[in-house]
Amino acid sequence: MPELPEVETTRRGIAPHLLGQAIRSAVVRQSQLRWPVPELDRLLSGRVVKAVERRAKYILIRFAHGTLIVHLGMSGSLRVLPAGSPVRKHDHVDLLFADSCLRLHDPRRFGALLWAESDPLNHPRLRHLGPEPLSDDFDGAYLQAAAHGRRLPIKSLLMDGKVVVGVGNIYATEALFRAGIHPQRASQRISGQRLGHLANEVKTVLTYAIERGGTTLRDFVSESGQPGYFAQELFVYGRAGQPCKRCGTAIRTRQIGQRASAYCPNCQH
DNA sequence: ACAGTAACCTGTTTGC
DNA sequence: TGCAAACAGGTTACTG
Repeated sequence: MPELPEVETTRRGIAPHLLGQAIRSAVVRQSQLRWPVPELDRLLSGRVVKAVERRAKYILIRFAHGTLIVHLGMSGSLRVLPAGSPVRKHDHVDLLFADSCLRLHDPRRFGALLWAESDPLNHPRLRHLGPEPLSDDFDGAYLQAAAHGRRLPIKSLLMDGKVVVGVGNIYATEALFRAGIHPQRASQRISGQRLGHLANEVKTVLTYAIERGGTTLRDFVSESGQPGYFAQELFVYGRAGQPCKRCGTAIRTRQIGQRASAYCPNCQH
């Protein structure tokens, strides 16, 4: 899926179209996503959107009587379209407003729609999540405490949502390059100073990617259908075999925690 | 508690 | 050219 910058780009894009608007009806064409989709038409008809927020990679669409929690999985996208736009394959869910439509498209169906009657942050799927990477709760001292005694590769630690949310394969890969840390290094064998550097690079790369509207990926388009512009600025992700932009050494990849992990064997230790 | 792996599902790319 | 294998942004659940 979209990682945090793509989710935040989506949230910012759809929010102004939804705020204060009443839902006329909802259509569920495919209810088998990651978990069964709730009966949205019954839950949402006539209800007004009060806020559109984000926690981790979940988008929270708040109403007076509860919150619709949206996760885009690996291949999901949310777009605001004119009412009556033709339905494509994998257009699973529509929320219909007076003259527009919020549409969930998700070929792989790893996405999810959940309903929370009370505080969505207490929903079982959100309750145990770690801090937001761009908050003050995530810093070098926090990362040092999280890494203490852990033999797990640092890349896997960064991608563990109980440690910190929103850091997926692309941005974990990029932050580790920028911090000069080998993705497979055991977490406990990295100095506090280097972990501090890493925490800062996570913030930097995510902040910059959000400014640029996310990374261009095969299936990702923002709510307006425009691709992001971060892809051309990636240092190592997706660049296996190509020269390192810093030293010229060929970028390598290896599997870490079942995910392809690109790194520069000269710049990262 | 921790670390590693399989699983969910479909589309696209790669390799023979 | 054709077909099958490998691979893709994420997260949960199971194993030892």
